[in-house]
Amino acid sequence: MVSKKDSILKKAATLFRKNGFKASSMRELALAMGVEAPSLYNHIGSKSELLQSICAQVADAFHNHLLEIEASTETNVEKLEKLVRFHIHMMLQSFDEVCVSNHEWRYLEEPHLSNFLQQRKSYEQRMILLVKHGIDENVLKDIHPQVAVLTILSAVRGLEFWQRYKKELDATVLENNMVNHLLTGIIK
Amino acid sequence: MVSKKDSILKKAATLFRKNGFKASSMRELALAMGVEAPSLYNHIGSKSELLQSICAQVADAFHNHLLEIEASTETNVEKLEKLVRFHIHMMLQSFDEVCVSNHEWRYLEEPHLSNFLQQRKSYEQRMILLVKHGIDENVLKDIHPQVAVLTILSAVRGLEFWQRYKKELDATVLENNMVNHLLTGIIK
DNA sequence: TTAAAAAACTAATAATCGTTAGTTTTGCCA
DNA sequence: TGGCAAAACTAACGATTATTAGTTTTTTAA
Repeated sequence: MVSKKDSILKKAATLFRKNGFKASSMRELALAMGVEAPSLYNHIGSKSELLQSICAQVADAFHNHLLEIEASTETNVEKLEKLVRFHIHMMLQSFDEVCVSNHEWRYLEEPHLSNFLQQRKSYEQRMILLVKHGIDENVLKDIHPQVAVLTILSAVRGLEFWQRYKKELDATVLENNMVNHLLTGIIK
Repeated sequence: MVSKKDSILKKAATLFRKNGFKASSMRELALAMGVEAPSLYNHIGSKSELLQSICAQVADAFHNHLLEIEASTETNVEKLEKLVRFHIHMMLQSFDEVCVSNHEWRYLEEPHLSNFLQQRKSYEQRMILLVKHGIDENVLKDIHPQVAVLTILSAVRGLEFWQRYKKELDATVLENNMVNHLLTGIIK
């Protein structure tokens, strides 16, 4: 059974994605819940607590998946590929939450802002390590690991625009094409 | 000589990038200008007019460059490469403005919002055409053009994060690595 | 059925927002 | 130097914000 708090969180994620955190009012959120604004406070602490919950939930999901990947015995290229595919899956099943986390994190209050940034930095650093190992094993080109990770993460982040093409663009086609592009390029 | 309006626009771009459009107040902008808030209105029409000017300026720059590219006699791959490099240069010389245009466009008022979205769509469509021609000429792999353009545009969009590494990461290195990554991949 | 707890409501708070009105100061040109 | 326009100022407007207080309704459990 889904708690009232959880359904508020879901509606908040949708609202924050559509209008942005600052431009979303508690009255709008209440309207979406079919309730008056002050009633929300029987279930939640504050507006910024909503944002914090959403961002933390997304960050935890990515963090846990990275732990799984690191513990596996796959090759580093396979690990990178799994990572990209996971980003795509997350965007599919938690679209609103991932978008909010990507765009609205700057409105987090301390200490959650610092926590979030540190988690993100750690995630990047560990992805860079994967790329470095791939280079050492001579399976990746002699590229700049930092730039490669920046490129990959930015590309998958852009999946948010994919909903614009949702009807014309199959998810599996998108996934496979993007993975191939980011790993093997597009030039023949 | 730079007009007062232009210097307000520049400060506004910096403020909007740092705090977001909705979270930026005219009083903050006035403070940055060393003036009281109502004084701004001797030079500008409204807050949303500032956003509109910034977004239009960026959109025009990209549009004009695309026209140049299309008129040139280079190969389609060269054109794609030039496009990527131009995005990087724009991010270098108009960092605040490009970031604001990328993030805050949704707060544009009609009819500017519709104009902006249509311009962006047109830009994407014409980039897709470049990719299609590359495929027809058998110089690009048999990829999904829409996904390739989405991947490329998203990746260059992510250059905004690059300022975090500005000290440790040379611009030319970044540019060449990203271009190679997006065109030829990273796997050996 | 009744008491207690949960969750809704109305009313109102203080703060902040973009912007306007009206006035004073500043800077330039004849 | 006098006059005019540009641009600054103060004060204030109405609207909207997140949130609190206090009260009433609804649900739960014994």
